Amino acid sequence: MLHLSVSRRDDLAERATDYALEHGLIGLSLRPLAAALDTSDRMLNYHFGSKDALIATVLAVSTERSMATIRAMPASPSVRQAILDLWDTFTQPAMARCQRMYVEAASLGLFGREPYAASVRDSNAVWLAAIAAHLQSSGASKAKAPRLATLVDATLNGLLLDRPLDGDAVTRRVVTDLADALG
Amino acid sequence: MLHLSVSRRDDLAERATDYALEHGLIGLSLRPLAAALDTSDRMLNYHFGSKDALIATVLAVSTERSMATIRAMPASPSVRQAILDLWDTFTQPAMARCQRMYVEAASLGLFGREPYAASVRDSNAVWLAAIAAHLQSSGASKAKAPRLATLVDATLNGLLLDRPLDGDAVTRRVVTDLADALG
DNA sequence: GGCTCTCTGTAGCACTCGCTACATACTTCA
DNA sequence: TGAAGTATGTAGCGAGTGCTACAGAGAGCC
Repeated sequence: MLHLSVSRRDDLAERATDYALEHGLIGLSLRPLAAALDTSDRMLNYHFGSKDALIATVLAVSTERSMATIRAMPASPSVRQAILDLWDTFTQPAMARCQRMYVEAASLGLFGREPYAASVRDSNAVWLAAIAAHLQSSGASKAKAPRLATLVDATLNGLLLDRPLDGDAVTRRVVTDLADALG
Repeated sequence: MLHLSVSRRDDLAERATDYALEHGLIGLSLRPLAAALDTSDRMLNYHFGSKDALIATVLAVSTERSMATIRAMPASPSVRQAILDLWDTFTQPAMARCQRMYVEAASLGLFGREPYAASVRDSNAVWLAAIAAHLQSSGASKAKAPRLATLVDATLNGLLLDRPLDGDAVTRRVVTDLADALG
């Protein structure tokens, strides 16, 4: 078969990630996924080896997308503004989908379920480092940035869970409270 | 059959909740659950009607346990201390299990999956009200308590996700940062 | 005794799951 | 040309899923 510029596997990985971001990881089954990707479960197993490996790949792709989005953020003029900017970034549709899938995986990881726990373990450190870097570039001290990153990331992810229940306006005001307290 | 003081259904509900708190809701299937409860899937369907109804019941029982724990907390001497006390309560093993199951359900709810979304919607408001009541009894103003409750609850739940990754000590220090900033 | 209602066990249906054995193309390289 | 490697389609296995039809046991009531 002629080789495209992207390998078939990479192409499937990207599109499988799109599908998982939309439908979630949890009920994900190979046959419907394959149908949506115009291929067969046979092919997914061929290219990825197993469903668990596919899921690990999907989580890695999603994390990489999130990281790229964070890294692309320009420095904010203050820590207070950085928190608000992070929230705006988190709530962009593409990013919010990545975050909710991350939370889904992390909550499964709490029960020790694989491959979720391992994937979450892998991405946690680099992810917090990216948040810390943004906070630091926005004026946070090098010493405080890591803990601040943990705090802000935890809060924003928690609020993403509440957002559909409490409404965008209320949730955003809570973020402002956080920014005022920490900035 | 002779009637016990607790109905068979309530007894099963309590023990099914214990099982779900341990193993998670997601992979939950009736046969292993029934085996652990010394009954049969047939009986679970008889008493609860369907798996979805059973899950809704389990979530309700778990929420009720959490609420009872929060309501049993004595008022803290300050908002700062209240946040620390809430964290200590959240990290008690029994409570942490309830919270991680709630996060599991909430993350599924983000994808619109039932019966999780409906259960989370039901418990969210009363839960936040309980947190707000504790904060208020610890000195928070009546006006600020609700938003403060949303903020604190989101953060503590987010940190519960990080705790196995970052360690108890680090996570607790982050909670202290939050308490210092908000207290 | 019979009748009803609650509860339980057996067996099985119809379905989906992840995964694989097998055969088959097509490309590439010797 | 032939061997090797990559990619794909067909069919199906074995296990597990939620759920249910059916029969029966035991208690309470008339």
